[in-house]
Amino acid sequence: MAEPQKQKREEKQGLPELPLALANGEKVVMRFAPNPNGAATLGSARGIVVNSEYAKKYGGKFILRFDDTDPVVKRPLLEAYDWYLEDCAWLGAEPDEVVVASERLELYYKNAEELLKRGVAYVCFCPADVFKAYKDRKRACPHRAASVEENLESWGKMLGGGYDEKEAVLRIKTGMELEDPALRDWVAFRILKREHPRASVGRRFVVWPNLDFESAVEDHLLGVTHIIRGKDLMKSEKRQRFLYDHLGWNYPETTHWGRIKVQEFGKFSTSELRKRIERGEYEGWDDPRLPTLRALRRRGFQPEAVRKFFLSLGVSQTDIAVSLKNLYAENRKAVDALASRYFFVRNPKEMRLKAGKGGSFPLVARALKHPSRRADYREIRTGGDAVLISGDDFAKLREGEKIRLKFLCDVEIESVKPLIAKVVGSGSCTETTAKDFQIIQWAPTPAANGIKVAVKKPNGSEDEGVSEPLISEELGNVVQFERYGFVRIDSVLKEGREVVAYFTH
RNA sequence: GCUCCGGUAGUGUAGCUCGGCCAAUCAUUUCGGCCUUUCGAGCCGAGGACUCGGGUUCAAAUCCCGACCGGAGCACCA
Repeated sequence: MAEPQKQKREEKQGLPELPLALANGEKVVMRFAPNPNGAATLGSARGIVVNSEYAKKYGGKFILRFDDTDPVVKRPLLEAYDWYLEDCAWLGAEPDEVVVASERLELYYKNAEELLKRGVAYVCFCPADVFKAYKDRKRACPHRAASVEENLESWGKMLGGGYDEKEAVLRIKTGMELEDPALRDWVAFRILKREHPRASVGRRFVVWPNLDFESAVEDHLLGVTHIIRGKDLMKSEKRQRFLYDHLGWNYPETTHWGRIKVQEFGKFSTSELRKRIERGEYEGWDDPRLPTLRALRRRGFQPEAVRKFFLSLGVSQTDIAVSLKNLYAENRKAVDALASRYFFVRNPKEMRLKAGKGGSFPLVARALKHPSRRADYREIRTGGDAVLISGDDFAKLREGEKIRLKFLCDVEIESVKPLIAKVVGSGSCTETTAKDFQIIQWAPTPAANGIKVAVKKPNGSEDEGVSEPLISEELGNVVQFERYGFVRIDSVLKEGREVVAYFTH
C-alpha cells in the first residue's frame, strides 16, 4: 500500500514530467530558439540544457533554431551561429536538426498569403501611434475592412519593395474588442530595407516576420510538441493561438519559466554585452568577466556541472536570483578528481633558508599530484638556499614561529624583516605530524626554475605570482593551486617560462 | 490605466492538479566536529521556510475569497 508513494518520490529527482498529450507514435520534439545576436550566455544555457534534457528523457528530438529575423534592432552576429553549435556540443546537447529562420522567409510568406486569402489578416497602413489610438479605444482601423483582393495586392507590393519602411505592416485579425490590449490585431510582418548579415540572405528580402509569427509557423512546421520559454513570452502564446486557430493547427504544450538573474553578474542583455565588447571594454566574448558560455569554458568549467546547475533550477514560473556558488559547488565535484595539485604563491616573498643541524638544504620535494592518489608524485626542485612563499602567508609570520613548507621541510622563522628561516630537524617533513603549526605552499625562485604566473580573475583583476615548472605542461587543463583555488592554464609563453591562467573558483 | 502570471529556509528546489503519509524534501550557503602534509575532497551533526487575513473542512502549504508584495505584456525587439 505504501509502495506507490515511495516510487513517486524517487521519480521526482530530475525535471518534472512534461504533460504528454501525444498522438500514437508521435515523438517529443523540443526546440531551443535563440537570436544569434551574440554569444550564448548563462540564460541561453538554461534553454539548451533543459530542452535537450527533455528530448533525451523521452527519446525525442532536439532542434536548434535561429530566430534571426531582425536585421536591425537585434541584428545577428555572423560568428555567433557557429558559437551556438559549439556551445550546444560542449553541453552535450548536439541538435538533431538546425534551422535558420532567415533562410525560410518564403515559407512564412506562403502562410501570410493563405491568411490573407482567408480574410484573417490585412495590410495596415496606420502609423504606429495612430494604430495604438484605435487599439486603446477598441476600434478597428479603416484598413481592417479592406477586401481580400485589395489586401493581396498590397501584400504583393510590400514584398516587391513598393513601400518604404514603416509605411505598411501585415496584421493578424484577432479582434479589436479583446479584453487584453496586448492581443489586439498584432503585427506579423514589417518592412526593413537593410542587408542581413548572412551572405545567403543579404538584400533579397524587405519584408520580415516578427517573432510571434515566425516562431508560431516554425513550431508548427517543425512538429514541435512542447515549448519551454520565458514567461515574458506568455502573451506570445495567446497571440499565436489566434494564428493556429485561423489555420486549423494544434498548439504545442507550453511551459513558462521566470526570469533568471545570476547574482554575481547582475542584469545583462546580449545587446548590452555586444555594445560593450565592440567598445573595447572587454577582450571579447570569452572575457572571464562575462556571463557567456565561452567565458565559462575558458575558465575551466565542466559542461556536466553547468548542466546539473540548470537542471536543479527546474522550470518554475517564479523569477529567481541564483548565486554562482551553486555552480561552483557542482563544478568542484566535477573538477576535483581530475585537477592535479600545484603550488602557486601570490605576491611572492623570498625566504632565505639556513641549514639546520644536518648541515644541508633540502633540494627536492616529492609532492603528491593529488591527495587521493598516493602513488602519483611530482618533483619540485628548490634553488638551494631560498624559496618563495606567498605575500599573504608572509604577512602573518612571526619570529620564532614554526611552519611547514609542504612536502619539503619544517622551518623556524629566525627573522622577518629580511625573511630568514632555519631548517628544523633532519630537513624533511615526513617524521612529525604537523598538528600544531601551519602548512603552507611555496615555489622555487624564478632564478631557479620557478614559473611566473598571471591569473586572470572574473572580477577583472589579475594575480601575479610564481609556480612550479610542471604547470607549463598543463596547457588547457584545469589544475588546483593549493590553498588558492582552481584555475585553467590558458597559455604558456616564453618557452615555458611564463604562464597565463584563468581563475575558475 | 488595461491585461496576464507568480509568492515554501540566505539562495535555489520538492510537495499544491487528486486536502490527512508535511511538526514540510533535496541541494547550496552558514556554524560546529571528524579526517587530511591544501583554506580542496570526503564523512558526521546543527541552524533555518509554507507572505498576511478571512472562509470551507474532523483536517489546508495544498481548495475558495480578499489584501499585500513581486514579475511580465499592451513594440513595425527577440
